[in-house]
Amino acid sequence: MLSEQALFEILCDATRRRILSLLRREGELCVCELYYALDMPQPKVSRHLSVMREADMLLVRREGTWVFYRLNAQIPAWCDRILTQMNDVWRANPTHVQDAAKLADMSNRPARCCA
Amino acid sequence: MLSEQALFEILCDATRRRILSLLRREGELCVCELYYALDMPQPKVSRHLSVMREADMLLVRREGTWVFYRLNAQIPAWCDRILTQMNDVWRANPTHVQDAAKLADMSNRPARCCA
DNA sequence: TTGATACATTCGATAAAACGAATATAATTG
DNA sequence: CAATTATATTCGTTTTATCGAATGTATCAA
Repeated sequence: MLSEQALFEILCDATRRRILSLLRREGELCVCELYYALDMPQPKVSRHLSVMREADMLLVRREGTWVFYRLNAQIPAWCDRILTQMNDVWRANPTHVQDAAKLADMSNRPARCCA
Repeated sequence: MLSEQALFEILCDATRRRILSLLRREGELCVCELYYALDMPQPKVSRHLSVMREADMLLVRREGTWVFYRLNAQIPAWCDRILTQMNDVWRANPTHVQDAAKLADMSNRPARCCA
């Protein structure tokens, strides 16, 4: 159960905010898509994903060698409202817009079967 | 101008959230009221107040030996919406409720003249 | 089973945050 | 000016967060 403290610790880091923003746009992304879009080392992204998963903010699904992350729909209502607020801000943020654009240009993105 | 990063850094600390909660309830409080209500060392509270003031989240007014802090009404609209969301959460939080109760029981609270 | 791909974790270093204790400043009063 | 009250700041330490680099693990394909 995502706590208040955990939510703000998560939102405190710019990388984690960029990840959340991408997941809100795309619904579900694998690690390779995330670190490609963010242009960051894979271990760095994995660590941040772990933090958010352990705080119950993200859910994981493995599909072959790929691991897909998505927002946990079961977070408290007030957390969801805050993320929705932030989404409006993030949509106007050049960095976040660029992340989405970079992801859209990515080739060889894994196919989602049986999602 | 309160930034996104600054807002979340502020909200990351439980003491700062308790201060914000009290200021939302009371409008304006001096340092002695705050550290009495929170039952914390005065320097600790002063330091947190400094952090929030430097981030443009709080405004200060001196009145004699007292220094009154209040929320800056000029923060971005999306920040204000988030604080409003949190206020609903905080009103149901036993710690925050207790802080307000302790403040209400404080004797010798400074008078606000010419506020 | 070997190699390749995708992801996770560990390790050591660096930097940032928070704290208690002590001290400094600022305003008021006598 | 001296003493008092209210608040701010400094200092040294401890904790916590984040990172790059390296390594480990899991899955699949041949």
